[in-house]
Amino acid sequence: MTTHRVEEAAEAAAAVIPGSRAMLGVIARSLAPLHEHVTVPQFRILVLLAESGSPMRSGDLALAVSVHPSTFVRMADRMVARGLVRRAQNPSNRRETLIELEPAGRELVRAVTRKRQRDLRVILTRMTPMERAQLVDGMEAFSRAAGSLEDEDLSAFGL
Amino acid sequence: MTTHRVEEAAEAAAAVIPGSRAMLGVIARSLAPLHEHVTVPQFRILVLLAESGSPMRSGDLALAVSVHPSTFVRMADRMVARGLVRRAQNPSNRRETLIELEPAGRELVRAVTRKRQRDLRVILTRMTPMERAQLVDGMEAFSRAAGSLEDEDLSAFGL
DNA sequence: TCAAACATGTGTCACACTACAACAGTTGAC
DNA sequence: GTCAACTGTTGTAGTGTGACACATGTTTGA
Repeated sequence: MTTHRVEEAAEAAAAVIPGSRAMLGVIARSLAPLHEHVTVPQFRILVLLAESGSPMRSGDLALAVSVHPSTFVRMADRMVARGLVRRAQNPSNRRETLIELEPAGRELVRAVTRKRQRDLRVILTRMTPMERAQLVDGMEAFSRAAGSLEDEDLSAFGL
Repeated sequence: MTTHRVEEAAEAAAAVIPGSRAMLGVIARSLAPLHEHVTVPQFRILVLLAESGSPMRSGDLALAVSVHPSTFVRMADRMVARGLVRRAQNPSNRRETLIELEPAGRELVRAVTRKRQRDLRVILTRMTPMERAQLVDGMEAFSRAAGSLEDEDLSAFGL
């Protein structure tokens, strides 16, 4: 019966909450040491640049983080001042300004990813092989069922 | 061998990433419609008040969200102006100011929780009973292995 | 060639978060 | 009853996000 299935899903949703809370904790803690260096919106930009792998246009970045181009200019100013990114004129189109990761910015993103993976690994090591297998299979199925979500918001977390 | 176990855990950590990303997506989306009404720090306060169930002292709330008492006063001002919380003098100690949830504030927290549970349920319904059972068991084990994390950061998300 | 469209930057304004110092009222202890 | 400790509030100041209107320089197409 579908009604039974729905009920079962509701129970499962409740059962999954503590675990998802723990996972969120891992993410939140990986982000914590970061607040000394950058704000969350600034980190979003660093993650976008790291994902892209190459310099991005100022306007495209503004669009990606959903802010007014003029807002982005000031954000970029601050990030340039902090040595996180660099501005460069596009040689083939001189009205465009390209934003490029500086080593410090790239390192910041990597540090967050590293810490998160490490923390996750520590927790997983404390589980039995069978529990781990269950979690992996369950999470894979969850990921499939969730399908492709909009990445806008979560890319902020560098996951 | 422990080396083998560590390797296995590292693989599992990688395998779990997409699923945790999907879960984070559920959380991020449940928070999205909220930005019209409150800021994230303000929402943290609403969550704390909802969890407590009763009015809280101004200073305690300031401590809980790790801000200077004077900072908290201004935040409370804004939240009172928006009808989210209410100030009340403690009759038994007139130097204390109690902060209390207004219906609008309570409803905001409930709306977020509701949306998150609903979205989670939708995804879980798309999984087979076996997959669901695996996920539930795996997440419970993960939660146990993670132990009690500091709740400070994640309480922001109202989970 | 020259005007329209484009891309970024500036001037200006508003608002939220944050802290520190100083102040005022309240309580509790001596 | 007085004074020190406690609690919240106000004055002041700085930073970051965000937007709108406008200016400047660049490209492109008619």
